[in-house]
Amino acid sequence: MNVRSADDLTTRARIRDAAVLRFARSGFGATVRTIAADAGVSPALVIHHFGSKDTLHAACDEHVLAWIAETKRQNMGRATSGGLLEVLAQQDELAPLMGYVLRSLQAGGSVGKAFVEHMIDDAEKYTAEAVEQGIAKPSRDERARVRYLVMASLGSLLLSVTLDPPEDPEDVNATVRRYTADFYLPMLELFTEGFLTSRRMLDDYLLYVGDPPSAHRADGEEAPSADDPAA
Amino acid sequence: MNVRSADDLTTRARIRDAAVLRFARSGFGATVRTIAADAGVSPALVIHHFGSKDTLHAACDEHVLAWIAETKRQNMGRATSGGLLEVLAQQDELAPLMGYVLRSLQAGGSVGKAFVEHMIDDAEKYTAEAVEQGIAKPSRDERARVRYLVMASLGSLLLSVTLDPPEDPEDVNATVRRYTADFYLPMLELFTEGFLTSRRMLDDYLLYVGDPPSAHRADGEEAPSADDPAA
DNA sequence: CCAGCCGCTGAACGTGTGTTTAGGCTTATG
DNA sequence: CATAAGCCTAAACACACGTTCAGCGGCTGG
Repeated sequence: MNVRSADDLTTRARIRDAAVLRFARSGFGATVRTIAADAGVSPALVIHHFGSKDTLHAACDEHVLAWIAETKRQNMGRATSGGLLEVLAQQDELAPLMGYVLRSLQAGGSVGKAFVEHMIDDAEKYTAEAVEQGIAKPSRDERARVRYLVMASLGSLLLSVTLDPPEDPEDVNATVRRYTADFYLPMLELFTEGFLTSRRMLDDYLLYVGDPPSAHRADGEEAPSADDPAA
Repeated sequence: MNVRSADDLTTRARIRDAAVLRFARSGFGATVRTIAADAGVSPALVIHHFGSKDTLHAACDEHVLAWIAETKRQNMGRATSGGLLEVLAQQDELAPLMGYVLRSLQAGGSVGKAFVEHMIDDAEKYTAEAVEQGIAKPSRDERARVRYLVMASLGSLLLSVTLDPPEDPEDVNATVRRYTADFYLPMLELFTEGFLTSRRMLDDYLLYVGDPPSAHRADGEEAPSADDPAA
């Protein structure tokens, strides 16, 4: 009998790791042949171990997801909403996996989705603490704010990577660093000073929609008729 | 002689339009055969008119780019940084083209790049006006702020679309509407009230980097030395 | 020492792709 | 009416892909 699920130090694991790396580097359109070459095996062996390319993809997803959970557990509390990304990409060894996450975000894969949800959950917790400690201002809709902040951070990072990808696709590190260098000041500025001088737009909008603290899922219907919120 | 470049009301134009629509709907991996079927012609004719799929793609890019320029010219001044997207997606006829832009953003194509640059340029102008009129607060680095705001807006929208795409891929309208409904309040809140209660993080950062108004490309100068008013 | 098994491979298959080729149909022109 | 030219198509080609298949080789158990 050989190892099957628990501890794989085997060729199967080597193939999976090569696939993660290759997917991160070249996207999910990467060829089975390429992955096999990376792992130093024949294409047939890849299929023999995983059954199909889709199954391999799923295995990679699962693996990266597990890695995310692990990293989260280790760095509990060290990362803040905005800082998590840097923590993740800081260690060079973890950079490829971060690249994989970005690819999944780009492709709308399950890993990307789960990653966003994780980040939102974490950020919600940290933000609540920050509000409690008087560091952050309270929001009319904490969940919505956190969702927005995470989506904006992740989205702008993703867009940066997509629009001018690093020469060495493996070096997500450099990209995140550049992203931080470019956007940290305006982000901080916006976070401490805001952007608008008057409250008019906000008050008008609140008046218009009726100021509900939350119009999200998880509570029944009667959403404030989302016809044309902009005017 | 037939028309070649100036006025195409011809089959060639029909193919191009079908391609734009299909690319927007299914991404740039869409088949030549599918595009041909959409246009009601044979696959061979597509190649006959455009030479190759890549050339067709380029023609679509060019066409959409021209459309963007046109729309910009028509809606000069009506759109603000945040509102431009809605203006673009508002008209149902333009929605497909907006979908094309999103696809190009997702794939890192030239149209996406150009679109972002256009939006940044516009936003910079509108922001400058807003600052001048006292509506918006001035920034330590206007260009960086505008870049950040545009990247965050576009990125979060792109991420929204990618993570849970609309059932009908053609209906970018609905997506943008949902995006607005979800994020308008937290965005407005952040823009008017900020997020942090104290200036410490910002001041610390400014102290750390030496408070240059701009450490970007395009100026090789050094910033007015690091004695900043904050402390 | 032998038998059997298991990891593994080279070569092939089937499919879907972009593209090419040869020719048909319609239309304008002498 | 005959001829030539353009728009267009069916069929095929070349290639890359995921996947299958038959079999090799070294290891282990008896």
